[in-house]
Amino acid sequence: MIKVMLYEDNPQLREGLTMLIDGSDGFTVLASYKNCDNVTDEVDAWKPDVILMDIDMPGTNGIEGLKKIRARNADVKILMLTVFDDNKNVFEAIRNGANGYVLKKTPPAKLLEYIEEAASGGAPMTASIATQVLKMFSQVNTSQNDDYNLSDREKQVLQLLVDGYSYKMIASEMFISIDTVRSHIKKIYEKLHVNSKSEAVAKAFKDKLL
Amino acid sequence: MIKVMLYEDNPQLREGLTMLIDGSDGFTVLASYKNCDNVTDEVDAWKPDVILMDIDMPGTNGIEGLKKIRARNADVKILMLTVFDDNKNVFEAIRNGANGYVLKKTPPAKLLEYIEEAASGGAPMTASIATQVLKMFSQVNTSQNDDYNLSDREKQVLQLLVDGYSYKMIASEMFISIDTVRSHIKKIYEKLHVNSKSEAVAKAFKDKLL
DNA sequence: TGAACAAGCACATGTTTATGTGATTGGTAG
DNA sequence: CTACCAATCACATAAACATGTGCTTGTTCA
Repeated sequence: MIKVMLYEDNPQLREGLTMLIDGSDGFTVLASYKNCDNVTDEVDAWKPDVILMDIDMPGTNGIEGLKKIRARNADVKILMLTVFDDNKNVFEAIRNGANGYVLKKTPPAKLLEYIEEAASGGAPMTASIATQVLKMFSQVNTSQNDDYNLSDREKQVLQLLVDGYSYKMIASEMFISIDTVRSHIKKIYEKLHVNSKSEAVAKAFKDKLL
Repeated sequence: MIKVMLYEDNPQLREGLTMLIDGSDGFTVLASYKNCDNVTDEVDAWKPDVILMDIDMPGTNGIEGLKKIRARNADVKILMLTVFDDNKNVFEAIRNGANGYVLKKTPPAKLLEYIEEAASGGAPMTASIATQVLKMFSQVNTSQNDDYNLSDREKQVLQLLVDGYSYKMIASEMFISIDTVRSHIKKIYEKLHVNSKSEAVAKAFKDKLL
């Protein structure tokens, strides 16, 4: 028997979901609330397996609720429930340890399936959400890697710049004169199309050159 | 009718899958191959909707095949198929634009469902894979966020530093005197425990302060 | 009400960067 | 063989930065 809790501000939907879930074999709804104002105590008291959490709620919203719960409880499965597949919220929810993310328009049978999946350690997601997550993921981890044709020596200098070394320090670190350091850095600026140390450092991070 | 192509080295499994998919209403298998050596030409010739792609194949493997296909074709849906939910491969596949990732032990009915989901733009994933993806995602995007108690104004200055502005430019951008810019920057250096512009910029990136 | 602090401004001094011009050496590709 | 380029060094100058000291104003919090 999967023990479910419900956070949803719309009374009709809350009732509907409760009836659907509670009326299905293998599921029971322990309690339902219209916002997350006392979420910590409530979850502590009921010890559910899965929590269905609406995002948009007056008072403490779903993301805040999620954070509060995760601050004390890493085990309970939390399924975010929302009308929009809004990029920012999906991102925030995942970042804060949501186990799944489904749209409210999900058909009842599918929803029950999702709850089961969450309970058994899966990560149920509506197709559109899953697509978004994959997209975000590949964006985050894809850098065009222009390389800019930096020579080995130049990369070395850039690395030291990034580590906060002054020209003088770089010179002694690399056993060359400060004027040589200058030449290298000038070349680096040309190749990166920048004209200051901090821009070069910023570019090194942005383009993951090092 | 969803047009499917198959890349799978194991003859039994290849035949089994072909029979399953081709024998189901709404699906047709255009062709199947035992590796990706000529994947570009083959996909060009058949123009499938969905490609089932085994990862582990002799010759050109599934990840390589995926890359080759994506180099010329962004539309066709590619569903990775594997025995392991191996972290590295999942990561690589997603990075390179796979649409889904399912385990071979997936039951036939579920597999057909996944193919349909992929065809209609979804991102089908076996539960264990989805869980992994979420985990990776939250790892990648979780930084301790020390914050360092920067004031709003200080954050603003730091942002402009990162963007490569000089003190003078920051002053005119923020409508304050250059001396005030200096004060702010001094304070920022204290809070971040650094003592140069480039170190501050580097720290801003490392700690994702902005 | 009084301490703490963010935000603003001023002036001074020394260091570091940015930029220009120019030169030597050694390796490599045409 | 020669043209090209990375790596090295030198000298010079102006702009930008780092640091110190000191002052005013307004807000917030105990």
